[in-house]
Amino acid sequence: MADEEPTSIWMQPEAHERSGPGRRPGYSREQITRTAVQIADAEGVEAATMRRIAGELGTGAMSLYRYVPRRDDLFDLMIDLAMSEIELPDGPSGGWRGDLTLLARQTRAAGLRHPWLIALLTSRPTLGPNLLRVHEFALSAFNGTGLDIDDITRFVGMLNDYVHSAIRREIGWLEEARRTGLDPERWKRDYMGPYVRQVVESGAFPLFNRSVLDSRTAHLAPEERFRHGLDRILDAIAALIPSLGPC
Amino acid sequence: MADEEPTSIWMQPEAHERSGPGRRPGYSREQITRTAVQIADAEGVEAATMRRIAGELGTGAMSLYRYVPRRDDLFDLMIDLAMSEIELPDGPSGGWRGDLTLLARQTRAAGLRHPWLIALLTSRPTLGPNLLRVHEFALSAFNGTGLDIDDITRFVGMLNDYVHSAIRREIGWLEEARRTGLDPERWKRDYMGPYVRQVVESGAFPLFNRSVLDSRTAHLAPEERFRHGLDRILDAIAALIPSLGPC
DNA sequence: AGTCATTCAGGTACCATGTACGCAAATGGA
DNA sequence: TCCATTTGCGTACATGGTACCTGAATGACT
Repeated sequence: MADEEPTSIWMQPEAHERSGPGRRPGYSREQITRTAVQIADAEGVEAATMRRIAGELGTGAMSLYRYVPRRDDLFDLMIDLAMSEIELPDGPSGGWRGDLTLLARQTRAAGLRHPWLIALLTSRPTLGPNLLRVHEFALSAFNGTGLDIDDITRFVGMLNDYVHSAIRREIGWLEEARRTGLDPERWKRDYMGPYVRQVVESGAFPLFNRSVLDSRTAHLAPEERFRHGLDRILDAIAALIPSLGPC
Repeated sequence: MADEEPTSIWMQPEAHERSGPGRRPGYSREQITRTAVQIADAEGVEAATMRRIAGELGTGAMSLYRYVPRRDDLFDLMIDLAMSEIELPDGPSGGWRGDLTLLARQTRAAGLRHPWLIALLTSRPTLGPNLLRVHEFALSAFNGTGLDIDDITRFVGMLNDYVHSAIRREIGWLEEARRTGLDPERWKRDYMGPYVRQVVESGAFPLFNRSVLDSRTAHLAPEERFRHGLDRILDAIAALIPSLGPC
């Protein structure tokens, strides 16, 4: 990149069609990002190294630096590409509950398709165009309810926190198993399993035990589980909206 | 470590007082962990490399591997050490709201003292003794309310999600500034600032704009802000507890 | 057509990191 | 005193991001 100022990647758009001397670019930011996403989907984000991405494209690692200033910026681009898959109507429908349910499901789908997405999202304060688009849709769902912007922001935050947390739980040890190279079943049985059993059998944490042993939602299908938790969060939000009257 | 099985660090307790031949250990897991925590507090978790920790202790990097199987396990130990600072009464007081407020404040304090804590906690599914202790206290706060264990788990999850999310926001670009090596003021002004301004001025996301420009809670002191958000989450939980009657 | 500033491709190299391996030193029991 | 055992840690390797540099491609201008 020409500019080496420490500034956000979103302020350094790719040099588009250019007229003038100089060799024509053989790759593109989007192509590189797409390749990185593919690798990360299949083998985890830690496998998406500069060398590996370049190799996949049939070029050398340093070529990528013509398109992306640093590897961290590539993460931001990956996040935005994944967020671009979240399909939403142009504006809110008028029913906040339905709109937020749609948003939550789309987000979950993207998070499962790209198991690295939520982790990157929470570790990097990025504000790419697609994140902004999605966020704006979430905020707009509450338009017309007469709510304060601070309340709206808080509700959207609550929803986001639940969705992210639920996705993390759903991916959870699946990803951890892949990271350590064990297959998921073996990981649960040999790695975390025995420890949890030991904790349970010690009896030192009775309520933790109940949450492990007596849980009913644990036996639900993941999608049902997500849906159920989501409904409770939306109930909580509804309970806090004064214009809906008491209860 | 003797055992090289891929098993949780919590299943491999440190070899304590031993009688028999062999040189005596010169260090300890706790000492190493404490050193790692100090470095991470001061310079970020990425500065707590094996060589650096060892250097601080006046020894070689490989010596640490007599006490900790892998660096990732050291992260688990760091998390648990930080969690051990969360001081809680032995049992719940009977008022769930007060207990959870106490817990939230203690967690916030630990999260601010150790800016890496929340990030590690969300990136690693670890269940150290102190995490279990804290979690058990949170669950126990709802004892006697007649709630289902699944509901209790959900409420504790909601609280945790809020607390973690709020701490992340509060640390937020402070940490990001340190990571990039810029001082915080310069970071806000030169790095993220101009981009946010550009987005705002584009007018493409009107509700995002309002959340940036018209927010009233943004001007509160961090502690008030945290407290206020916490109260709303507790309100939401209260609204979902059926035994409290309608509103 | 020839010259040249400009831009891209990518090899080489440097430094930092986690950690496997091996050997020397220390230690207490026989 | 000998020896099995355990710790301390230097060496070495693989892997990572990325600075630097050379050469090739390209279009404008003379």
